[in-house]
Amino acid sequence: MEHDVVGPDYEGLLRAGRSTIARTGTAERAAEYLRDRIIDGALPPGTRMAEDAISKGLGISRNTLREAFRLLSHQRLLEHELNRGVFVRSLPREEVGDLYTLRRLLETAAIDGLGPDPDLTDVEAPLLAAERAAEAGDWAAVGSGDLAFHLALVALSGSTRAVEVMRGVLAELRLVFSVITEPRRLHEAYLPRNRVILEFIRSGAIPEAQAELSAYLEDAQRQLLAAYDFDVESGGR
Amino acid sequence: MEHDVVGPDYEGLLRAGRSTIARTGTAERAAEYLRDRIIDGALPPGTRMAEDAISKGLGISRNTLREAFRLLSHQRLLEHELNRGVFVRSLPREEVGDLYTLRRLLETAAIDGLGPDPDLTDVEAPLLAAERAAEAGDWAAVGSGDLAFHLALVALSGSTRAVEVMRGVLAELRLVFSVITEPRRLHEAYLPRNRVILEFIRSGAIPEAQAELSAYLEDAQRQLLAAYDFDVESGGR
DNA sequence: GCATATTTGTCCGTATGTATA
DNA sequence: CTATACATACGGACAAATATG
Repeated sequence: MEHDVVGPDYEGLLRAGRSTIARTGTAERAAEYLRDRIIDGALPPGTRMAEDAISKGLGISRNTLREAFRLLSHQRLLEHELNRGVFVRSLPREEVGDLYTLRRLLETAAIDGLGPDPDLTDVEAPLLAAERAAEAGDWAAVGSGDLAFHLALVALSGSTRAVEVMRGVLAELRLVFSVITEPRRLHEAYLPRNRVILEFIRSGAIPEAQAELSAYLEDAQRQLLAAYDFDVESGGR
Repeated sequence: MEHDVVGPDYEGLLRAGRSTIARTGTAERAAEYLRDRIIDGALPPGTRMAEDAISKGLGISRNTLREAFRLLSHQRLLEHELNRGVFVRSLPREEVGDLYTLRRLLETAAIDGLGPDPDLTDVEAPLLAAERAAEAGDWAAVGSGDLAFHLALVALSGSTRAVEVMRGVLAELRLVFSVITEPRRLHEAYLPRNRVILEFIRSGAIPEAQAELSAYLEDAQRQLLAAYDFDVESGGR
């Protein structure tokens, strides 16, 4: 149980937000299972999702599985090709750029109108967790904390929809993270920069925070694309 | 064919964007049909979407209809309650506020980094169309042009995902528009303000454009909520 | 290019569980 | 509490499209 030291489950925070404790149907549960498999890399981009094999494997009917596929297709984690089936989505380079453009849009705009001394507890908590996870060498938790920090930034906008959009963006990005062979360098170097951004916001230096945020995202995008090109030989599609 | 005078079909531009001319399945076609029915008010918020009746009415199977329901639920035009069925969504007041918060976020951020003298043809075209439609008294076309103008603003961000998010936001807003009894005043008064925003952008006065945009959205939200309270007595749910 | 096997798309019938009158 | 209506999930069927030899 080494995970207890690094605090709460920021992995869970990144999941699609069921507002109430809604009762969960079979299709939704299957979708969540497959979603985790995609995100943790067990089902890498390009994988064919054969209906027959998977439905037997999960012990659910084909119709129910197809429903789960639809849910994941809407989250852009699966790709549906008519009469050919569904595949784990593989993001082209340009799509990665689009995701970072949208991140820049959402994150910088979310902190735009912020007054001085805002409530930043929800923003700082995942950052602290990530910093502690880095000391413990738990790189997966570092990654989750990093993403949760940026998700919390968007939450400062006060729009639940903006948060949900951001959650979707981050889930798609995990599609890329999952094929990166060296997860450590991916997030570790950015923790101090997150700290800088947070302190800028706390002190009311919004333009400075936005500038640092933009720079952060540009650097992260560049590094990610470099690792992507290096690790991905056979680009699906 | 009076629609020809007001130019191209900006109604169509607001539709969910199929990137390629993808072959269209039965479910998607059914979804598009139902979507139009919801937006034009034939299926007002709160309407129960009984699987059996609708599948027979459209001549498709229940499984296929359920797929169409999923598509529309994801666009938040339908609401899914486990074991109870799907309903045409009715937006609570707070959700309207959330939509406008996200609009403010997207629209002001989209024009943020814009240099002087950007290419604004795609932005001006729907505005011109709306202005002409106003002269012709075609208020539905005025509304579509108004929304298409703001969608085009977001497109200036260069992110196709941002555009898609915005498209979803506008589709949801139409859910509210559809219950407003007096569509004329809803959009007509805002055309000159759109013009002002456009000219600010053209001249490179970005902060002024953002300020006017924010003011526009606040006023529009206020007016919409007032009309909403007036027209909606029996809140669905 | 052709014939065959596999897989998906669509639909049906039914059994079960859930909500509501 | 009972009865009814409906959604959920399953299994099977067949046509159509695709993949394979």
